[in-house]
Amino acid sequence: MRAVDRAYSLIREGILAGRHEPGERLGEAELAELTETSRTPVREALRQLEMEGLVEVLPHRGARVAEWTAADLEEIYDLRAMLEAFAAERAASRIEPKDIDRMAELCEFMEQTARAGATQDLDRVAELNAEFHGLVRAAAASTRLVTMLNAVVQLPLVVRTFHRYSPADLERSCAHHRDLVAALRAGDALWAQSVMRSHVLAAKAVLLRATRAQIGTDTSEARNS
Amino acid sequence: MRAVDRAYSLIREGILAGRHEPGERLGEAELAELTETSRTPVREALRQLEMEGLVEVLPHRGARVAEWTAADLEEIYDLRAMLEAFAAERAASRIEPKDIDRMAELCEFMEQTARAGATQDLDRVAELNAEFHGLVRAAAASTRLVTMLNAVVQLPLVVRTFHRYSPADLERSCAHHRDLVAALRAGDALWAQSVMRSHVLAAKAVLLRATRAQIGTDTSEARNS
DNA sequence: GATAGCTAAATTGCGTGCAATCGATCGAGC
DNA sequence: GCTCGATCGATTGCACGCAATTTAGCTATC
Repeated sequence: MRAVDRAYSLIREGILAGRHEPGERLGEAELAELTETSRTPVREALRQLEMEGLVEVLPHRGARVAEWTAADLEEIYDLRAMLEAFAAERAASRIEPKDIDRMAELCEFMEQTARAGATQDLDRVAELNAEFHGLVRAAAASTRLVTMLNAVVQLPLVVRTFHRYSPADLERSCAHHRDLVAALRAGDALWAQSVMRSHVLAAKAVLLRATRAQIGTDTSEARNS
Repeated sequence: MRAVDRAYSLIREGILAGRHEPGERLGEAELAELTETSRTPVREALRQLEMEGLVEVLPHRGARVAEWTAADLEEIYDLRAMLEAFAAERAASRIEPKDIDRMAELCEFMEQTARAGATQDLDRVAELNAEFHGLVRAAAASTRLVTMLNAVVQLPLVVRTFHRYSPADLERSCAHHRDLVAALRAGDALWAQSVMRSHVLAAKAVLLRATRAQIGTDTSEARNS
């Protein structure tokens, strides 16, 4: 495997997993040591991550992990709602029955894994959810669309979003998934598009509620300190 | 100015202007000479262009200018229709009167410059058109959206698109622009969104008609040779 | 005590050299 | 004559080193 790819993946993963916090400085030498390569591949990886919007590079000043404001988040979710809806619309006329079956199966698994109790595993739910949405995107058969979606989905705050869901939120999310499966099985593009849009906008509402609460505690903490 | 930026701009410009044809091989040494730098900044620039989708780089095999099929073009214009519509929707509630005035002014200029005759200048029309659409995007106030739009607008085939327009097409395009100005002045997001979507889908129809004709001649030429 | 200027350390920008890999040409075997 | 394999040339991948720039710390002056 090429050193550039290794560096790119490792740094990216580190940001998404929250190992590098937003605003954190990313020194080239430091990253070179972390990825066990030299600065050359690290610099190329940083350029890619810059185009992806995950890091910010200032001339002669180095790279930092990008930061997102509440306004950014709202903007991002609106974009995502539109893009995912478009993907669902295209998928409706292209997806194959076996993929719909798999999506239905994923619904089952998610409902089991999301149910409150000892067997609940939100990280597993996130994985299943990723596969579910991945199938829709794959069926949309548009590489550019997938690229764009990655830019608004693969963000630190979005990736770990299920931990902010209440039991009712989770249940609702699963219900949306069921609706989407039905819409796709019917081959109804308008229906699929509408369900997907609602689904993402519901997720936006949950996230904004959660972050507003967080910001609330943050500011109070700031006042206390 | 940094060598990376110079290399990036030059290569990008070269592709958009058609100086590098789709599918053409882009050797690092060759580009280094062209941009008057070394291979290091060229490699970084190529990584950026790869993320943008303008070039394709294969490991150990170098970079090529990306190629677009008719299916890609259709996909790209559908994406663009959605993204530009979304931008117009957001712009409707954010754009300032002076920018709307400027857009109206640009409509005037475009109508004059597009009119058939000795004063017609399609490159100038393209410039004015770019500024017109740029104002909408700027008013949308979403950096991510702008990035995504660039990915589907800044393509060789799209940039020089006005040369494929018939006088009737040009007239219709200008009429759409007038409609959009009216919608924005009314602050009507739904209207603005609808006009913009129609506008882009009309452009798509023109381009597909033109390229289908072109492909027709291309294949006949291929048969003859 | 605050600010402006200066110096030095750290970091980025980029050119260069060498090893690894790919493709093309040539030759051997069927 | 055709296919398969090997060698050579060309190109990419990567590490390293030096120059350029920034920033932090220090000193001197107001």
